[in-house]
Amino acid sequence: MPNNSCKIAIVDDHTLFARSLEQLIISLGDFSVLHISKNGKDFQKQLQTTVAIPDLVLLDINMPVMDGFETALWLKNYHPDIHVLALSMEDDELTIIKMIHNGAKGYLLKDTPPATLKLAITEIMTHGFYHSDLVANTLVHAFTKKQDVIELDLKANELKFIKLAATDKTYKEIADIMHLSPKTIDGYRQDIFRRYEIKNRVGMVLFAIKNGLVEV
Amino acid sequence: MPNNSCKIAIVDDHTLFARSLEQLIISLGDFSVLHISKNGKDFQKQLQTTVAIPDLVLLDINMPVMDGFETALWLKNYHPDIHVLALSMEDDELTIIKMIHNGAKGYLLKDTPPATLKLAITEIMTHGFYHSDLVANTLVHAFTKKQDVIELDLKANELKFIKLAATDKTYKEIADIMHLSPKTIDGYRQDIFRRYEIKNRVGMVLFAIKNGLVEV
DNA sequence: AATTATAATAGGGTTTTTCCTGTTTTTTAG
DNA sequence: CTAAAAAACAGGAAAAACCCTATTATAATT
Repeated sequence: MPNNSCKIAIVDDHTLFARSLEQLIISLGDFSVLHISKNGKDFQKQLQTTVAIPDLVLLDINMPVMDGFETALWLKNYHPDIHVLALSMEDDELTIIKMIHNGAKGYLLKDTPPATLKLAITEIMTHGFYHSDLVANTLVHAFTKKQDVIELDLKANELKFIKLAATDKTYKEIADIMHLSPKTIDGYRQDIFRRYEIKNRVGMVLFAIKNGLVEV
Repeated sequence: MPNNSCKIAIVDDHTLFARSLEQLIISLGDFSVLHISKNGKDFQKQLQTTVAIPDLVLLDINMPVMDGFETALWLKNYHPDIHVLALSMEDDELTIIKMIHNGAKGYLLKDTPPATLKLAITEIMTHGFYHSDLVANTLVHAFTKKQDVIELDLKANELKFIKLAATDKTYKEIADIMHLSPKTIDGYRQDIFRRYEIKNRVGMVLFAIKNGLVEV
């Protein structure tokens, strides 16, 4: 006997789709649909006026007013217990990554078969996340290819200096470590600032991180 | 007819394993084993003395002298064309992530069936990478969970300040933006430095990044 | 209204960073 | 060997960052 163990909310601006999704979910058994919202803002209101908090929200991405990215991020911060399952037509890398990064526990394309939807929901409720091959491959790909560091011909010493500059050491300390005069270090700094149009040390640290020169 | 299209090198300190792996690979057809090295250093020498450069290297991780991490990193920098397929007994998250991050195009456990090995090699040679469910799941997991930001009760203004401090703006400029006196800003800074044991602005920037307060 | 707590602001001094313009030393190339 | 290039080093000064110790608003509490 279905005990409606999982309370679901739907956030999608396409009413027709949302309604049919509701029917589908109910038909899967074990799930109940608490409410349907037309966008993130709408959903926020629902959460504040209703006592019933959903366990999981089926979240569309392309919506007016407050889209899926914002909504997921907001949920992550203010309702971390509500699982987010993203539903979208987009399968491009950046979209997927952004949603996962914003806390989505799963990502399904809208043409996914019902059985997969059911599996995804069940998996998220039991194991905390469900990731299809699409998501897994996307993430792996993004993670591996990330290495396209542009050539920024730094001399060995300059590199060493930048790495140390991305640290809470003073230039004097850096000079000591590198067995060089503080004035030489200052020369490196000046060169690097000019070459890469960097304004100050914080700028240099950010530059180093962006170019994968240092780990954070 | 097998044309030995893929030239393979094996780097593993367990001679017996390496030798039998060699036999296995040859038996798979289409592959040839160029040389076997006992560790990374050994392999470096091989590369410098031989004219034959392998297309792919089966790389063990736990080795003396120069382990798989170092070797993969070195290859990534000095021989980016040589694909790395990591072979290990470890299946823990950090190990996998480090190897992938250091450029491995695939990661197999040593008890993988030969057919999978063949598939992995072929996939890497044709598509550039092969990732088993193990790797995919590990990466997805690492990527998603990464969000457990610890509570570091920052007031709204302090957060705004930190975000701006992780920028090449001066404190004076920050004060302007926030419509506050430079002295107030200096107060924020002092408080934050004391509370989180931060030494200087670079330290604060790194702190902000580590805690996901700012994107890089 | 008085008390307390918190946020904002100052004074003033030390250290570090930044900038500009050089000189000396070392390396490289002709 | 020598000219040229590059790397290391310096003086000196202004700006920014850093630090310690208050004081004044503002909001919250009793």
